[in-house]
Amino acid sequence: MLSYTEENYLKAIYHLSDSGAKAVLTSEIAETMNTKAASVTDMIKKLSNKNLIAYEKYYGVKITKQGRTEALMVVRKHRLWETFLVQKLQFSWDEVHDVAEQLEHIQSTLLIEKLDEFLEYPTVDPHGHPIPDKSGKILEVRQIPLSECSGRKKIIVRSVKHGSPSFLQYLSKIGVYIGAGISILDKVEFDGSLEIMIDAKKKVFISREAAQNLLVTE
Amino acid sequence: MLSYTEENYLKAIYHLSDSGAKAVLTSEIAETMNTKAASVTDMIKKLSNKNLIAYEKYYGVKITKQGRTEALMVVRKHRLWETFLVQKLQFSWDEVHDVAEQLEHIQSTLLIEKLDEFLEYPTVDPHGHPIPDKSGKILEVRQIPLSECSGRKKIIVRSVKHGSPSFLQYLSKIGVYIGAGISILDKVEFDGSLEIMIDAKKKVFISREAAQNLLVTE
DNA sequence: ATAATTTTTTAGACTAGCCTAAACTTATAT
DNA sequence: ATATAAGTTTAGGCTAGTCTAAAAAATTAT
Repeated sequence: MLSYTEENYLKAIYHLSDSGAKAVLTSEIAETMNTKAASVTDMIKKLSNKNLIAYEKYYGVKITKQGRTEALMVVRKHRLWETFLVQKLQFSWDEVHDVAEQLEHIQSTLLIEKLDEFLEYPTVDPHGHPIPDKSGKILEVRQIPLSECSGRKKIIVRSVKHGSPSFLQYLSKIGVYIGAGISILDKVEFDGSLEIMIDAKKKVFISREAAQNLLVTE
Repeated sequence: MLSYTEENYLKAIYHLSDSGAKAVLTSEIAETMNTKAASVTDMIKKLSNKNLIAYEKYYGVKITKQGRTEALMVVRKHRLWETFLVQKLQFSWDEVHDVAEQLEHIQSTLLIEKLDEFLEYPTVDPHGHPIPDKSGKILEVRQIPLSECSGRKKIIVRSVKHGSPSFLQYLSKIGVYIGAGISILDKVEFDGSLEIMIDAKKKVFISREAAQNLLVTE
């Protein structure tokens, strides 16, 4: 069984590696974990000894199949709890992250299965991120940043790339939510900002930065 | 802020001291925490420095007002989570303890207030134990062990003194639950066992030990 | 191609929480 | 009243996870 800290490192490595695809550097891990490189090296050795990551000195780490499965279970718990907090306890989507960071470490298979059932087996969390099922399977939906949409087609907001509280609060303020229908009215070449229509009734301008952080389907 | 371990020690001291009334010995704490006396002494010093307990060498500890308040918040969280697990996630009352032991340490005032509201401000947990409100107030109801009931009056089951899984499972099997109506049909002088009628429809025999562990109102 | 810079690892130290063994204090029994 | 037993504290050591500083490796720049 993994410790609280081991779970956090493994989850960070999983996210940094694009769900396990690529290798991750010590410095990247140190950055996202708010620790020093020396601490990361220590933990890397531990996780490597447990066969959760493959470690080659000075070249970074790659997550193993077993490590990916473990990481996915933590992600599953995190996202189920976020869903619970929003849907049942009326948290807003910008308030849930820190609490879910704690709840994701509760050890009880029964609890997670019952929570999943209680929430009626949700497939995405409040930020539009997919929730792995109990076998670790993820329902992948191809999404692109709003900034890369061209035409005048009907666009649906699917998720946020990075869900910082301030970005989420901003989205709420301008009326953007997961599932919202959007059309692009105008694109400013100069700075990449967009004028969009939300739900066929509200016009707003958003920056390129915001548009890059909003993932949509056309 | 208290650590996970500090919270656990403080809660144990609170329970062992009859809600703060009496002094608690090092050895008692070591026993319930499954640690050694030397470890307890270390922790006692920490909690004492934080003014959560009053410590006199070789004489044991007494919980302070501040310590009692902190302990009550942990108890509150534990019992709210147990209530959630039973009422919302369909856990049975013998399955909730270990999970609640973990959940009680989640740090978020907002979470607990929202959970309390979601559960509609319950006053007792699934084992009949009172849930402190957010200011730490407890609704005390005078209860006596079933073993001390005399007459033929109408008795209501209010709580279990010690809720071990096996005792709880036994109660479920014979049809006893919190709120059940009971009458005493016969008392065996020899061993203190009782023949009781549950909900005016089911006759069972229970041992003195079981009757001592069931708290009721007449 | 070598020097300078950056990144990573190692070495050694710190804290929280735990332990065992020994010393000390209090309680018990004669 | 004193010897023995029981309980508590101190001393010193362990592990997980963190750190800083120094050494080593890899990368970048000239």
